[in-house]
Amino acid sequence: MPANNPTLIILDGNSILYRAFYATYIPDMPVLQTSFGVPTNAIMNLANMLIGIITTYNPDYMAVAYDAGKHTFRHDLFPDYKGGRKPTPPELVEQFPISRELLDAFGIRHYEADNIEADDIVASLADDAFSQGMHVDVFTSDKDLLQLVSPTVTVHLIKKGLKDIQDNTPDTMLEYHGFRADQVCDYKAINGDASDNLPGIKGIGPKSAQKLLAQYGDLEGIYAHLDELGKSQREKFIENKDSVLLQKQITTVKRDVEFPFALSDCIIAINDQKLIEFFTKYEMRKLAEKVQSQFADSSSNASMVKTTVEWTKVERISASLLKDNIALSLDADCGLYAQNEIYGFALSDGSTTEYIDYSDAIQDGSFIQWLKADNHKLFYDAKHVILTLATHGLTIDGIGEDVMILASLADSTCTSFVKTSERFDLINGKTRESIYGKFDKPKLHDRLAAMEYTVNETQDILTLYHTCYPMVETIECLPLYREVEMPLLLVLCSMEQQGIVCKADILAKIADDLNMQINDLTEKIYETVDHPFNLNSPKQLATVLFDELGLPTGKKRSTSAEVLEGLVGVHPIIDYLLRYRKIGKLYSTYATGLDKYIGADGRIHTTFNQAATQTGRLSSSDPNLQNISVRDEEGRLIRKAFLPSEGCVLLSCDYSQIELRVLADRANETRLIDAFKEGMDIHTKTAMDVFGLTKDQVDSEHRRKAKAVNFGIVYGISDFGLANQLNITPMEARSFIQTYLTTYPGIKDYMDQIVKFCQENGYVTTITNRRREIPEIHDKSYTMREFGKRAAMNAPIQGSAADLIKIAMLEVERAMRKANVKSKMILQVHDELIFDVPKDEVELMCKLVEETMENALIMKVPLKAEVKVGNDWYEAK
DNA sequence: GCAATCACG
DNA sequence: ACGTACGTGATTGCT
Repeated sequence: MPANNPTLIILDGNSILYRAFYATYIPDMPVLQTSFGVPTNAIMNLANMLIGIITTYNPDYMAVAYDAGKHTFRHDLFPDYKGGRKPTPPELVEQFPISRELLDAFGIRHYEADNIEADDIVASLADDAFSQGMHVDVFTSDKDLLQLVSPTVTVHLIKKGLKDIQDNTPDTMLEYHGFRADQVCDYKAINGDASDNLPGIKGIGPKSAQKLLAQYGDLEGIYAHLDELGKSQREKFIENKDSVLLQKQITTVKRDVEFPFALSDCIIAINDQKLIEFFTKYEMRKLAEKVQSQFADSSSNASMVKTTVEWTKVERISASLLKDNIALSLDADCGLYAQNEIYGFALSDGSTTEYIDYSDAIQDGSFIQWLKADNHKLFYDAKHVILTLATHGLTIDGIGEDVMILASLADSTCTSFVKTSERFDLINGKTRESIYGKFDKPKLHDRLAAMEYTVNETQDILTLYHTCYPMVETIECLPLYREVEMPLLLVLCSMEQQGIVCKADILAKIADDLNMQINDLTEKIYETVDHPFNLNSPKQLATVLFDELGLPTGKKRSTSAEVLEGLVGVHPIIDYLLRYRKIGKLYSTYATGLDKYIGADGRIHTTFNQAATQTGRLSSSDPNLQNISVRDEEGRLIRKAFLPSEGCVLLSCDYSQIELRVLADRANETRLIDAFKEGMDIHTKTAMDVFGLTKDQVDSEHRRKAKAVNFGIVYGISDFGLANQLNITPMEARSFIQTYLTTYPGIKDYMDQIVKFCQENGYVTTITNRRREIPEIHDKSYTMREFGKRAAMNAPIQGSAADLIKIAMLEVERAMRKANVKSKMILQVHDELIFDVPKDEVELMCKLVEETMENALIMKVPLKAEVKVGNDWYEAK
């Protein structure tokens, strides 16, 4: 794009508003509307899109074209033009005039004229702009407008969801569409267009059309060389000549529309005031605030909408705030354990909000006492507060509520602060990290921004408390919250605090060894292809493999291990690459990656996130200690760096087949329950039942297949997925699944019933009544709905297993306290707990942990837990 | 910031 | 006609 030329952006108003509407439209569900019932979902999406376009492209001029009137010259030429279209939903019709109002508020010119289509307006504007030396960016979802693509006109095609935008320039047309911009009309004439009710030529498909156009240029070229075509094609072209030429004429845009304004009148002049008024009128508070931050201009002063929190900076916290139900926020870094500075505290009861510097706070005796007291305080992420204070020698009690957890129970899609903020319209919209930085990417500390963030957070805590607590109560999750999640929070605190010993020198040794292998492999690969390239770039690798070496590629040019494994033996480079990937991963993520997290105490203190998953599982980060290599021997060596404390051993205890046991219980499937009761190997049992074999006839291959089927069932099976996993045809996979479901009718009933429940209610639940929202189940797209079904089948299983181990953690912790042991629980890996155990407690702990885990919950199947002990994590697994 | 890849359950 | 196994987090390259 020539940098100095002015830019004009043209929007195809009708087509974009349709997309904006359907982006958040679910059949049979009400769309977003104001409290007076005015539908606004399309307006909201359009506004966000406009803001995105303006900030991204920073155009000089902008205009929007609308269709007006029903009858155009195209109907004269072709009476059935656009026939058969579904009527526009009334909720969308209502939003058309509002969209013009929005444009007026933005100060963006829009135009429509009787009996002229938006396409023709766009084309004529683009031509005018060209003659004035402007660059043009067209936004539309109508492929017809691709005919405008030229060196100075880029056409941005908006796909579904508004986020997926394809930028079309002369260079990309062939790649994306298989024809040039000047061939758009010819192509459409041959191929037809269902939405415009244009038939095309029956029997000539996209591929033939592309081929013919590539060879002969355009329709006229094809008709000049009819004798070179095959008999049947030739006949079709002769028979349809009039119709095809007519369709080309219809598709070709007119470029001679005249406008009652000059292009210079389309200059962008955003009026903040008007925009804020508009967003306020239609109850879009978030957008009103966004205007302030993004387009803030000094002249207009619109403080009317911005939700500013009234607060005071104090040297002593007022006595009136040192009571129950106070939101407490920490102004502190959010980096690694024991490395966070505390700058201050904010407290609020909803009407009074105070901020106190850390240095003043520790002098404020009554405040410190209030911190320690067993009162009822409100937090967002209490664990972070507790641990940060603890590393500064401050104790805190009265952990009344954690609204982060409340929000995640109220709506399982709240798996991050940003998502929670969007869901509940909070004041803070950014993460703590965006203010304080991460430990390896520190930010200059912005004292004011941090104070404001902290103060805002107290308000957000109160908001979440008042909205989410009643929600959690309504959906009957209070017992889960009170009896599981809140006590677990304290257990996780102790686990993080304890940490696990990790030896830097062992990691360094492994890193050295891996590094040598990486250098070796890199050299060999460069030799093989005769030139160096960036091995870590999948894009460059794809060029080498599929273009230079000419290796066969599937549909996508993926270089994933899955694809590479299919090419083993085809070329020697494949083995090197697979090995390079494996070693590279171990080197960067584990051998060198973990070293950064070893603290001054020689330990790694991970963070367990209690509200990061949709199913109720924990997650682990900074670093993630739930995905340390174990599946192959080489990777497993990393675990030799993880050691017990002095005089201790590591004890690991994992549930056997926990998800399949949960499935058997939930589905009440007798044959599976019996198999577990008899202590059978469940995959062997499945192989016997599905393949009709006796125990002795089952070989390792049968068992492998049965195991894959069992996994598939837990994941919400599809024939395609299983086929992919087992390298068999979907037909064979389908027959496996059918046999399985016939063999275990309880499973089939359960799966049918859970999907039906989800379709009727939009969510599913676990054994503790934990809820997972699955909005995808009502999505317009088939793929999304199918995903929703699989999630509906999986979530109760994965989620109940997660509930179970959480309960087990509480029980084990209680039992340990009762036995008065020095042992510590230090890690959880979904179905496994890991302990640091003094040598003289090993015997006791083996029994205690195993028994407590097996008895954590009474189910229709027995639970089995297996203990292992070792002098490092490698041995204890 | 997002996609691709790969580590775990 | 289409495209699919579930749930996470870290690293790297690229725009």
